Amino acid sequence: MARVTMADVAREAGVSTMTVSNVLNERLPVNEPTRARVMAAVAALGYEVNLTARHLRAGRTDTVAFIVPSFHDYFGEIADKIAPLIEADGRHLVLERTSASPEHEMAALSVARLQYYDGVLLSVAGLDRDQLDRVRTPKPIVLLGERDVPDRFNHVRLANEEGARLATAHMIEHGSRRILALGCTFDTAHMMSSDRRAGWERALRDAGLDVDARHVVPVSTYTSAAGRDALLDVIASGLPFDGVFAVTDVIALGAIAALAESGLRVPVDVQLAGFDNLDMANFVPPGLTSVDADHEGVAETAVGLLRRQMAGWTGPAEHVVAPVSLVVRGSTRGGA
Amino acid sequence: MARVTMADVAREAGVSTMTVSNVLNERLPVNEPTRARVMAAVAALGYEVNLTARHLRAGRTDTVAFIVPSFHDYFGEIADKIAPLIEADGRHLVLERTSASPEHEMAALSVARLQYYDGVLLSVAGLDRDQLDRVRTPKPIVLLGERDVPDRFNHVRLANEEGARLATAHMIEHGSRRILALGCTFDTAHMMSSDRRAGWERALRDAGLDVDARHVVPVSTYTSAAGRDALLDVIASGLPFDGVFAVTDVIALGAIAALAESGLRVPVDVQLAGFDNLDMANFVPPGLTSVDADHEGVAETAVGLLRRQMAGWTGPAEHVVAPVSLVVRGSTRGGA
DNA sequence: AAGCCGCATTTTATCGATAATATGACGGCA
DNA sequence: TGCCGTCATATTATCGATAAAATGCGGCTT
Repeated sequence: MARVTMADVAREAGVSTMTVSNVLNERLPVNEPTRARVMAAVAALGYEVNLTARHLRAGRTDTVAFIVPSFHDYFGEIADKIAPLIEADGRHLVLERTSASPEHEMAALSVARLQYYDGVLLSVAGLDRDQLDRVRTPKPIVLLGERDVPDRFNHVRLANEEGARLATAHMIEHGSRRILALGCTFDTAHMMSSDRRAGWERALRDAGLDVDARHVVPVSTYTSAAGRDALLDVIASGLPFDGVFAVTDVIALGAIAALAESGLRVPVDVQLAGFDNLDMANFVPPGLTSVDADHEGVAETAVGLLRRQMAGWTGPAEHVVAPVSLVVRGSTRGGA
Repeated sequence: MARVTMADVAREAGVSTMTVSNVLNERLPVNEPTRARVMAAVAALGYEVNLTARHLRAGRTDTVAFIVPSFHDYFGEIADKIAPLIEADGRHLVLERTSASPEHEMAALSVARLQYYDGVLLSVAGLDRDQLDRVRTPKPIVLLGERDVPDRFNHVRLANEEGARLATAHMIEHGSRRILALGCTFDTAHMMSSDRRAGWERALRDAGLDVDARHVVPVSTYTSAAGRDALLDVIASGLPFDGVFAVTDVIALGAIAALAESGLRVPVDVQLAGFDNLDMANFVPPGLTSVDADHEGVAETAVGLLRRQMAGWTGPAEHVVAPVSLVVRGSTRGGA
């Protein structure tokens, strides 16, 4: 089971290892008869290059990492969009996960691990600005996600506030007056949900409605189960409401379950809108109105920024806010 | 930006590189004063080990790959179960995807790429038995998935036929007589859907019902959209049915959409059951009855087999069939 | 006092490839 | 005939770490 090395191929073909290397990498020209002998030896021995050795010497892995909090849902969908873009450049995408804990995220960012990659896309979930500021890596890196990040990093995030405003305004326009912000929070440390709360709030103010703090309903985790439980608690408390803006589609799905269990009809009794426009939003009856985060566009932007850095660009970092739009479906009254 | 190497640390601490290595890896004992100087130098210079160099020399990466057809849904959920098990051994999990095409899968399996990992979990989607037989890798590897594989590979798959039988029998028991097999096929090359069709068929025969080939409804891809379209076609054709066994939950979700659009009530007019018991099955009203594939158990079994190989075991490969069970929810009439 | 042992540390060789440089053969030209 | 340039191929040095063997030194035995 001893691995076949370039030296074995060289011996078999009666040439030096450099000639083998030159044949395989087409760096220096090699005469046709020699090349043929080398190729024959490669085939006969079943030689394959040792990528680790190449990396150590040549400093290139042709591999890009996408580091995510979890492999689930949103990140899985984004990753499937990113992969073909990376592969189009002849590189390879791998996913790592951080469990959304700051320690894991720091570990994934340790310079040691980053060395395996030519570039890194990092979906920031657990790290705050100060922690990120401590990350000193010479590798090309692009951050994704709804946190505040140091200026020196390239960063792509969504128009969170605008998305939430759109969704909420749409429900107001179609008659809702007491709209819950499910999964939102006043805690500014968690930017995604506080930005989205801000958008919800702005829509209410724009419409001249007042903002009731009881309508901001936090969740324990960003899961459907937590969303359902939180909404069931609200229903049990008797607090009246006629609309729900869920901070993500995953939480909106939990809300759908809670409303169905409680006999509240969507959209007749309660309108509902989510955020992310996951694939399932199309199919869960009556169709989930959702803010479309344009995964495809986010993926292209992020990969574009990364590609530029990998090509040697060293200009100032960019901070892109990806536009959002509202996809209206049956869970709100504007739908067909 | 020149990287700090072990030699830099050694110079700073006034020792040899081997002493630095011994301090960091705790291989040979080092006197306390020396160790302290080394640690101080490491901290002062911000040294981090070069994992590529370590790999080349020591032949170990402490990394395991899970190679999947896509990052979506089922695979994302499984991966989230596998990751902690790998991490428990002090190793690291990364995901690669193959796009379910045989070429990509072969590329991911090329010995070259496998060298990056200490072990590989491969979810077989595109490769048939012959192609797999050509894969000659010295690395520990465990296959997952519903295909037929060569004996020499460790393999974990689900009790597909039994799961389909359970789901179908359950719907028969609660009154369905014409049950579609949505996403199933007679094509034996695709073992997952033909095995599940066999289970559906057996349940029908066990109940003394006859098997109507028109009830086997193929889908173009394993997506919700394809499931919905296929079922809408059936409905439009006028073929009567009162139950749907969907080959996966993702397809079942498409079926839910199609039924809702067509004004058919679940479970009153049509009962519906899926396969995989994805998280969303809990939340989509009225709750999706589904065959639970025991992700947790599958993950543990697969990682156990892999761990054994990585520890040096060379005994015969095992072929494990993971048991399944039916989780009854509101989409069938046995539910609460 | 010579010899031996255990311990801490250093030296040497190596993993497998490749960049940079060197060699050598051959043809052209004066 | 002798010198030079060109092209193909070979040598050498190196990437950064680590396994294995070597060194050196104080203490203990007899």
